[in-house]
Amino acid sequence: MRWRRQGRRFGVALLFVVVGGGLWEFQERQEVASAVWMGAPTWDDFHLTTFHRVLRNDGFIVGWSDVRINPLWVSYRLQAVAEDTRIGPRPNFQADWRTLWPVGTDSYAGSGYDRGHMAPNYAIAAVHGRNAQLDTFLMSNMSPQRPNLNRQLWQRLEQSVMDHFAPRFDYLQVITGPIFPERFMDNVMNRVGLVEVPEAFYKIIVAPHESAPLAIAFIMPQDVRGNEPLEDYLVTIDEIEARTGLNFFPRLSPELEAVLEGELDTRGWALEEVSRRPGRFQ
DNA sequence: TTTGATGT
Repeated sequence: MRWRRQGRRFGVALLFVVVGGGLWEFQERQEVASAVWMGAPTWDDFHLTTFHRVLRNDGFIVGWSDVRINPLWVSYRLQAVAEDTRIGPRPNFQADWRTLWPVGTDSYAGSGYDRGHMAPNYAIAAVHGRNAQLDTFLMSNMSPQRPNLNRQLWQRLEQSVMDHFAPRFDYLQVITGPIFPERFMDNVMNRVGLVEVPEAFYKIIVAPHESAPLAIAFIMPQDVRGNEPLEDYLVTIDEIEARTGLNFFPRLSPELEAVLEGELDTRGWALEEVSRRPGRFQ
């Protein structure tokens, strides 16, 4: 009698966990899908190197790889802010316990690589606030970048996104992340601490519009001087998909996808106005 | 009036 009652209690508890857990998982997926225009990046076939899990932060989400020990993609939305917007002081870097691997704030020290933000400090702070800014300093938002890239060419791109592109549209959907050599084994030992070193970085910027969304995308390699024109690094989204194995904007119709991801079209962005603008830090 | 970091 006693055992039977306990068994029933256990059954109810198990049912609660299964149904509740399933609901939670469903809601989580819905929420992540709705946080990214046309759906979070995914991959078509199973590969060790494209497998990732999603970390949700204030103001941006991260597709984290426990194999590369890198964010494979970071997604966020931006809109123009008032010119006199001030952000909080630059926070300290922080370890992120969710990564499981111990990526400490000192793990890039002496390596010759910067702790390069994927979701950028300034833009996220200006648009999404102080707590979001603190989250951009999590080590799960970092990837090793050469100083000339991080402090110059990449900085110029990020500044152009926020100051030049965002005011031209209602809002922007940005997805950014690292690119690794084609063969995993060729680069598997190329690490700072546990973190695999990428050969390049991509950034996709979309101005969502009902019928005619616009997109530009870039791939920038580690070994730049820093003062090159941004336009030298323009690519199609298809090229980024080929190099990363990811599928961006999976909910796009095939017709729209063919145009938006396959064609290199910079009309509407006035890229030439910022392409050669000098960096803030020399 | 700094939106990027490192190392001392």
